[in-house]
Amino acid sequence: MDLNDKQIQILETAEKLFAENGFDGTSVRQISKAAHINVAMISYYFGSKEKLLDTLMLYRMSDFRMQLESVISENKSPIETIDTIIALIVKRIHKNRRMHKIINFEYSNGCRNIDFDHYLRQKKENFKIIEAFVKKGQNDGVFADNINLNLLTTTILGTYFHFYYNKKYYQALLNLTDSTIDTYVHNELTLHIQNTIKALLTYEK
Amino acid sequence: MDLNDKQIQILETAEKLFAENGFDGTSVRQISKAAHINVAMISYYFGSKEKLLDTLMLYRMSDFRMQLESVISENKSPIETIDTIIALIVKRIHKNRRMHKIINFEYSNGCRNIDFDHYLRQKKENFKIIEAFVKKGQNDGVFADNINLNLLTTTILGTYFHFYYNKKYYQALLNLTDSTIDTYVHNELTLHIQNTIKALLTYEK
DNA sequence: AATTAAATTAAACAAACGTTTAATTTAAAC
DNA sequence: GTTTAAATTAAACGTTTGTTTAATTTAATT
Repeated sequence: MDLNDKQIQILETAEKLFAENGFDGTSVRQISKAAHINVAMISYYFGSKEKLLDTLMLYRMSDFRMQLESVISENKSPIETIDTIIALIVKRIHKNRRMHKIINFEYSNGCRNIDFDHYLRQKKENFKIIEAFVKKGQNDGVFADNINLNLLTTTILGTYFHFYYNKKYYQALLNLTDSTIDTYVHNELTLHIQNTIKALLTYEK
Repeated sequence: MDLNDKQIQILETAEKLFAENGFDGTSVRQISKAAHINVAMISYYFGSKEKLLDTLMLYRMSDFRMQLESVISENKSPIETIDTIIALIVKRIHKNRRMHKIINFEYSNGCRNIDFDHYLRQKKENFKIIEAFVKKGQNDGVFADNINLNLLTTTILGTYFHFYYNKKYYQALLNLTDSTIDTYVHNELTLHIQNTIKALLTYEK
């Protein structure tokens, strides 16, 4: 995948608009106008509006798995590692939040002609790594046994995304500006998710 | 708000299609076809496609606050009450999941001409009730103090919605059919959220 | 300087969009 | 049975949609 500057400019403009207005809510003319290019360039470079989205997904996917494995292999205490993993996850999805929003929406709408294989494969790989780590902690007696492993990441990602989707609501509630919300995410929100998951992992009912 | 049978039929058809394909991804002709009515009936009854969505939101909103207050006033143990509240929330949003999905996406897309006042007011009222309940538990020494109250409901709703938005993924992972997924939501998923929140509320770092 | 391929453009395309119109049918009131 | 208002229809409205065309400009190669 080698993309020139103009292609990247189109991709990032499209990402912003798709996340703001949805895929169907964004027209190719909007994209071309915002990216200061001619409408035909989209078909010329990517083939179609849908293939543009395919390319965007590939463009944003990369080396998350390696980062995850690196954190685990450092062999700190399980609790410390959990903290680091969660901070890493939040940092990653927050950075790529726009693309994740598009994926969430388009993936839950069965019918589109978009290729989610790459996304799903990566999702499953990441899950397996975290699953193995937690199971090891359970065997060592550090983590509780009565945990639904499949839903652990659901809570991590779900908390973040629900916050992000209701950004406007929380901004009003917490008196956050567009510039302070990032620090809130990396401090309070991350801390809340860390506490939640650590509590769950060490909770014996 | 008095709606005749035909109007309700249109609303429920539209709800299904909006949740499946998004608001912009659904055309009035699709709705009219699926609801077996003429296209013009949508403008005739609701004025426009956007006003149809306004009406749908009002139609689905109702007496959740009363149910919540009723559960709390029963004065069971705080832990028992938390379990009941969470089961109630999951039951409600799962029942109205389609409308909530529409709201989530349309609300996070700033620019549409839809009236979210009713929705936001209800959301804030519900939050205040739960906040008061948890604070009382903290004063009584049952719940931990270091809890970000604003993010408590975020985790509850976020976990549910992330599961729902990635339904296809979890269906494959957990070998669930369309008919068994409802029982999974009301059993395993509810249990997971209950355990998570109870763990967090009683977790001292 | 001439050649060639890539990049860029304005214009046109057919199809689909939400909405309106004007005519017709249905059903209730008198 | 006639009148009247509501319900329903097919057709047309003007836009906007994603994509393609064919002509032109740009920039590198020979």
